[in-house]
Amino acid sequence: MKFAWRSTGWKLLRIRTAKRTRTRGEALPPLNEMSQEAQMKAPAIAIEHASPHAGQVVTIRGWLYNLRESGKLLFPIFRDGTGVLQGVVSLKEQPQAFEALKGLTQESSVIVTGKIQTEPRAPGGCEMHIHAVEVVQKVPESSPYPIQLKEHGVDFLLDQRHLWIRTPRQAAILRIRAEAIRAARNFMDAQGYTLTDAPIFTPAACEGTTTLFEVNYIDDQKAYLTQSGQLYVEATAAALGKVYTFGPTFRAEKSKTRRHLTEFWMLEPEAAFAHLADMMDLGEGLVSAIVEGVVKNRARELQTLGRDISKLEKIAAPFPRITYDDAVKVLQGAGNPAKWGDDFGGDEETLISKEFDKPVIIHRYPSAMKAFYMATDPEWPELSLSFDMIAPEGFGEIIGGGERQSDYETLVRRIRESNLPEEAFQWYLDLRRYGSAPHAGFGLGLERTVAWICGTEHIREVIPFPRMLYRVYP
RNA sequence: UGGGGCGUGGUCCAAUCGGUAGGACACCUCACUGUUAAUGAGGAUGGUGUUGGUUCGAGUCCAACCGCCCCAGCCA
Repeated sequence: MKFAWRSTGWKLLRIRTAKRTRTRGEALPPLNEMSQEAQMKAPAIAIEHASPHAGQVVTIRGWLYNLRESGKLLFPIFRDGTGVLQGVVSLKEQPQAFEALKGLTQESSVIVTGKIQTEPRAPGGCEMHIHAVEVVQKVPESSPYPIQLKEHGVDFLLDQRHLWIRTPRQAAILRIRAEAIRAARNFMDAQGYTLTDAPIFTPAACEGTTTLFEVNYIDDQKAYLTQSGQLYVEATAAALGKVYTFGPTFRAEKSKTRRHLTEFWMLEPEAAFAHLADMMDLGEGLVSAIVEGVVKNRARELQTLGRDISKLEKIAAPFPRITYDDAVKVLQGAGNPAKWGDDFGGDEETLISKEFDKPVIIHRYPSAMKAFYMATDPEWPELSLSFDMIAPEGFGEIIGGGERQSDYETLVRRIRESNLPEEAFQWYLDLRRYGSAPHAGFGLGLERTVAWICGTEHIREVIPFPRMLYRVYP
């Protein structure tokens, strides 16, 4: 199979080469049959695994990241998505490979074969002595690759997001995101939670109605993009016990801060017969597992980002916990004008999280500032059995959750008070009609968590294609 | 939505008091056998967000609009 794919590749290549030569009127580059044979024998490897192959002839398939010239020596740098590798080729020793690479444009796709050698002068400690080069597609000089190895503005880079993700920094972030997801799911599965997917089309809001994306469903019926899988995961929790959902959620919030996207991913656990304390335990275990997984398996990427890993290594349960009531006192003691009953903004969160080098859990917020489905604290009825987790270093709230209202009458009253369409919530009220039980859960914002772990200033870098207020391209 | 800031070649930036719109990168050519976003020399392309106003003269001053960035509210 592999061989067949490669020979098709060769055919394509010859056709392209011939075509280009005709139109551009250049001399046909001599085909190096020996090199092709050598290439087909050399194992294709990923750049991240290059150094153990020192002394061996291997093939790399990727793109030309940069090309430095020094007389009759060329120093191309290749990237293949797993890393970058410097090559070296001299005119004297490998004239055909030299000619193929000389003047080659940035991001042209190539298949190169050569010997890996340790080399202290090369970035990364090893380099490839190139024997053969096949240019799969040359980026035309008339329209060069738009992203340079220089500084660019944010707006330009976001317009070029489909290309921007090729840069080593962005690729490292996306790989860390993937590791965070894997670590999170492994942890949840190991805790006995079952993944149950929530729908994306929903009949009604579960957060505020002002941030709903309305869509035209079939036959002019109205539907909305989900703001949270929470309500559905409450239903599956009553069916399966311990469950979680992981998927995209949508909020048409008119907020243009570095912590907001209109489309973001949430992991939302829910457990029947669980209480607030269980979820605080689960939340700190989950976040610890995510950080641990990234530090363990993506240390190289964190290094690419220049992230201070020692800060991440300190992240392990238990996390500091503070009640809302005490948090207000802490703020007031620090001279902040916060009053009991105020919600905390970014400044307040930063102030509290600065006291610790781990995420902080703030619990038992006043009910008035939480969603209609939150349970009230029997010991202090003005409070809800809710909690938020604030990331360190000012990255904001990464978890929000708590115990749910399990009483039918109270829930109906709160739906009415929130001006929500009662008829759309009948299925949800059924959960309180048929075997209602205490249950609790939370939502973890993936992008905020990854932004904190990566240390990126803006959340838009940690999702492949960010959707923000006024940006849906590319 | 409110407050603040910014719009100049493909990109990143200069332009003094309102007085000839410039250079760096990118692209091309040449030189260079160890480059590290290579360097040096040369070449071609290409620009003041839009509309109106003030003025002998506007990138610069004024107004409106458009776009972007940051902060706040809200949230994950």
